[in-house]
Amino acid sequence: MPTINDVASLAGVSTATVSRALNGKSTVSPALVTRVLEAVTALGYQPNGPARSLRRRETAVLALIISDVENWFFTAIARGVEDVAHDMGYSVVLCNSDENADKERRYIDVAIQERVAGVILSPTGAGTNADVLADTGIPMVAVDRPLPVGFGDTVLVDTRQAARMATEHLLAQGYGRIGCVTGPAGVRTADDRLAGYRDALRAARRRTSSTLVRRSEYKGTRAQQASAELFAQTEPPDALLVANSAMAIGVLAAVRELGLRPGRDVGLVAFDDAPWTAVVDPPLTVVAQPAYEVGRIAAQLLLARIGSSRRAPAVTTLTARLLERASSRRSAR
Amino acid sequence: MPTINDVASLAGVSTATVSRALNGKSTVSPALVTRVLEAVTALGYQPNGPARSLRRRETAVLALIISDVENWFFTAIARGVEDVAHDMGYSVVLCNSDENADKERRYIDVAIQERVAGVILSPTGAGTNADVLADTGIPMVAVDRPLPVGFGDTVLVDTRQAARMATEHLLAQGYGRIGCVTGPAGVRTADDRLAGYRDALRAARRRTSSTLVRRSEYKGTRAQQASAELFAQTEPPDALLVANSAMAIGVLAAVRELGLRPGRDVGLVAFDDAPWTAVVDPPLTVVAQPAYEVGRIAAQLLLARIGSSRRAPAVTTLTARLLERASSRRSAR
DNA sequence: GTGAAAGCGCTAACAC
DNA sequence: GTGTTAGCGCTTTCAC
Repeated sequence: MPTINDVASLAGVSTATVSRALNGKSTVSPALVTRVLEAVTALGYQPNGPARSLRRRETAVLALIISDVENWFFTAIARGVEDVAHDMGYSVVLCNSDENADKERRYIDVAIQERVAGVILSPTGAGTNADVLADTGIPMVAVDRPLPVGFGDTVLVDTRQAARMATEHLLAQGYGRIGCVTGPAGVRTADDRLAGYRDALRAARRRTSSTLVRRSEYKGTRAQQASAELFAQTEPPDALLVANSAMAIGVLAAVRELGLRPGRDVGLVAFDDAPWTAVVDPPLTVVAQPAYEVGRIAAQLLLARIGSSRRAPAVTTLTARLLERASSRRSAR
Repeated sequence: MPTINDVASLAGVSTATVSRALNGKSTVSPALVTRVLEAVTALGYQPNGPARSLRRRETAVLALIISDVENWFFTAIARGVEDVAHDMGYSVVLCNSDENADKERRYIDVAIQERVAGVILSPTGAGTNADVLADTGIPMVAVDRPLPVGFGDTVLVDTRQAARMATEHLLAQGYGRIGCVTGPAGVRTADDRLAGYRDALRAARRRTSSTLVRRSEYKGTRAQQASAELFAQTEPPDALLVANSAMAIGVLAAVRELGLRPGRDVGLVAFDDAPWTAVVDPPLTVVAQPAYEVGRIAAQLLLARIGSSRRAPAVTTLTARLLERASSRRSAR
């Protein structure tokens, strides 16, 4: 592969001039610029990224470490991050931590070693590895879940409030025994959604019964099992708040297996407005989190910080909307 | 951030020894290894990736350039790639070309500049940029869609055969006017699925009518519009083969809007066994492509080639399975 | 406006 | 087994 030296000799100039012509930093005479550019295309020259990074002591790459590539919420965030980053000339590398602290740690190490310009992270549980990153001084912003204060900016969705709103909607529809299927203890969103659910019941002076609550991994199969248990009780729930859309698939499978029809026999609300939720029958009522917006804002904050501004870390909280569809409309009974 | 020099002086050895101790290349006395390791942890040393890449003239990074991060088929491939790559000590950076040749070109340039060890690519349309990559000699394997011969290994699914099988299934169920909603002309999978559909009709001595075929972007909204047009005709189709799962969402929306019920009023088969397809009502009959397997095999081929073997490029073709569910069972009528 | 030269942090000959 | 040293390809003073 050709180097800057090859370009320089072909163009009959020094490497310094090639570098300047290519980076538009200092001013170079138009005639030389043309010659350099011709040499570049003639040779098919592509600058060596590692060499450039080494010398400049910085890269134009952002790392986005998300906890589940197959979760629509996170891929929507990824699109938001990408769109902003590309406009600013940054590339985004997507890493899938799979809700696993070891993988997360591994990707954080890679990010540090590659000296990325910044990291956007949806931290896995409590024992996250964000401190390692913070020590390096690489700017970081957390999405979906908070980081210990001081580590960086954070972009959240007010998911507790959203869960409360969703539960209140189910109460308003006349459901009496509302259950909740949420993620593992220690995962902040899972805890918050459960808390919001309890907030609503408490405010409505309903007893919150732990027999109506199940926690499992944020996965369809686990949620299917959890909800099957819930329905197998002598006093089963008549409605369910489901904490993410992968889980919703499992819950729908369990509901179908029991011959129940959402909206008629059981009220259902799930987090995340994944495209498919609108086409199941009946359509699924969802808590629509502004995922793309979360990604955009996170990227903007990160780039601002890379641009050296030394503001104190801030928390941005966006709100979710409830999209009422037929799976929670009691009137469908 | 500490460098190898800091580690060396703290451990009281030369940088060469630190390097050797850390890379386990040549043999270093156990006592020194311990001292080096202690210094490393004391300083929180993380090797500088760009410097290492520059010197070694290689990286342990693979680029995976896919055409749609929100498409389950591609994220499943990504998991397959990742699992294999990680086992072999490689990191995977995921890039979303968005079915856009310019973005694809941009990511290929990034991959070249970063001197990645290899590239896995689902090439966008005909005018793909793979030749640029091929010129550099960076190993490459194509997934889902073929590359001009000689460019690299290719892992495909026999999607034409699968489309034929799916169409034959609809014929066997007694559907008489089977339509097809597929992707844009020039996208190989879209063309192949259409061809397979026609193969089946021809074999059954049915007329293939172009009024029953629609092409659009591989997206839900576009497919919704396309299928609405199809159904608005005086002689609408009584069944549809849909070329991917994003499109299936749009088709289901159109079908619902018309008050039709899949399986009873219209037979439906779609490509890709996305998790949600099993929980719509009625469950969607799908062509299950072995996406994860495609990813695994692609990564294995790529790593083998990075490991210098100079075999001629090969094409691996996997087969898909038809999962018959209620959306195509005429008996449900 | 252009070139010469130093050096980013690391690894791999090459000595010893 | 360990140290010395020469670059990898680039950017960036510093001269002119």
